[in-house]
Amino acid sequence: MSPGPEKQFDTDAALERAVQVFWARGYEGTSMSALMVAMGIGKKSLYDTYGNKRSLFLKAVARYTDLIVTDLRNRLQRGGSPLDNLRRLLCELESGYAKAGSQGCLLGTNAADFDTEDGEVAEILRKNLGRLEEAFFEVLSRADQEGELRDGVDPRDLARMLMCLTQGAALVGRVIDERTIPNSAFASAMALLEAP
Amino acid sequence: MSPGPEKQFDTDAALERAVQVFWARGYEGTSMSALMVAMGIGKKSLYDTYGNKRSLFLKAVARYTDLIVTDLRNRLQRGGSPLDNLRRLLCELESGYAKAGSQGCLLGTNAADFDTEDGEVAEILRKNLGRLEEAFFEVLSRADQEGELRDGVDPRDLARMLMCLTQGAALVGRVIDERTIPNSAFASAMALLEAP
DNA sequence: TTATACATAGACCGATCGGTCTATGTTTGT
DNA sequence: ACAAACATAGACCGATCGGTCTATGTATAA
Repeated sequence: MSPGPEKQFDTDAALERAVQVFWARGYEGTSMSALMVAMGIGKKSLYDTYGNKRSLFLKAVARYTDLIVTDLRNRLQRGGSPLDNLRRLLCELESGYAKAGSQGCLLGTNAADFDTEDGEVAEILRKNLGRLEEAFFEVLSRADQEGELRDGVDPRDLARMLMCLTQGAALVGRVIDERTIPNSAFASAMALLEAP
Repeated sequence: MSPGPEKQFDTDAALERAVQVFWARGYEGTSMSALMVAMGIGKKSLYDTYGNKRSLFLKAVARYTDLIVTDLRNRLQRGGSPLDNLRRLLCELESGYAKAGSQGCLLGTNAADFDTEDGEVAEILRKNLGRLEEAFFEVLSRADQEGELRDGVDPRDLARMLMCLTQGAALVGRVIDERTIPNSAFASAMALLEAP
């Protein structure tokens, strides 16, 4: 913990801008030049502060996931029953993905971008997708305890299904806009898992 | 229809090899050099026969979708009830996506790869994802007619959900292998839509 | 003052990108 | 024999890639 002089730019804010670029364009589609411009810092500062492109990307993934998992948890703990919260969340996600220019999820977009042989990145994306699944699992467990789920369905399995479904909808939303969106996929899923 | 001399290599077989490369590595991750090697033809022949990279990619997408939609339809029309066929298909898809090195679906992978501003490619991917949805819709309609579906669920909505769900599982499967696969996501979906 | 750690701009590197073009066969039909 | 349409290999193009490095300036701490 050497005190030393502090960085002369806001490293968190710059990283957040990097997140936006990777989110919009994916790893391969993002150049270091574009990152420099978006982050508002010079090439030397970029490499000195965040390492190389891959290392910067991994930092961006961590930051992105922290933000969306926190956001997800908050939205799943608003007023109303667990299933009410879930229904509302899915509805909001759906309309977000339906917007023209929707970019999907950084995790999914880059899971597609990286070579499947790249074990290190796969491991990190896997871990972070797991955090999304966990947020779904929590709310489904609460719903189960309150008897809101259909008999015989498993919260863990449902959480996995919802994680996959949201990733798929985020992906499909990249090429489908509000005129053609499968805007009842989530509602359909909700109707299925509710207790009669 | 000028008769003229025929190509001295199998243009279909070469295109099929291009499909494999785009499937494995995505658009940005695929170089023309890699395509030349995989297709076994020279650079000049490649450009003369298929145009530029983008045009070759679009041809590859069309070919890929033709193949998998045909395959999907066949697998949904085997012996047994419509829902039996669907259940079997989802089970097979699931174990395929769970295999280490599973590459997902070319459509989804490249939906993530392309900029959302690229309307032409988005339109083509959208159309071809629609063909997948249509295959699901057909079997779900048949199931509905035979009373196999839960009351009140709509085959169209379910088809959209399954299309999104399979895309998501294909994507997630790229970074999750058989040790950690959400291998009950599909079973869970099936259990939900069956009539009690 | 001096040393240190930061910042900046930008030259420079080798490699690779998508794409064009020249040169040189080779097969085919007339 | 000859022309047309194909094939090949590979030189070449400008642009961009990720990444290094030099030169210069600046704010802070001792």
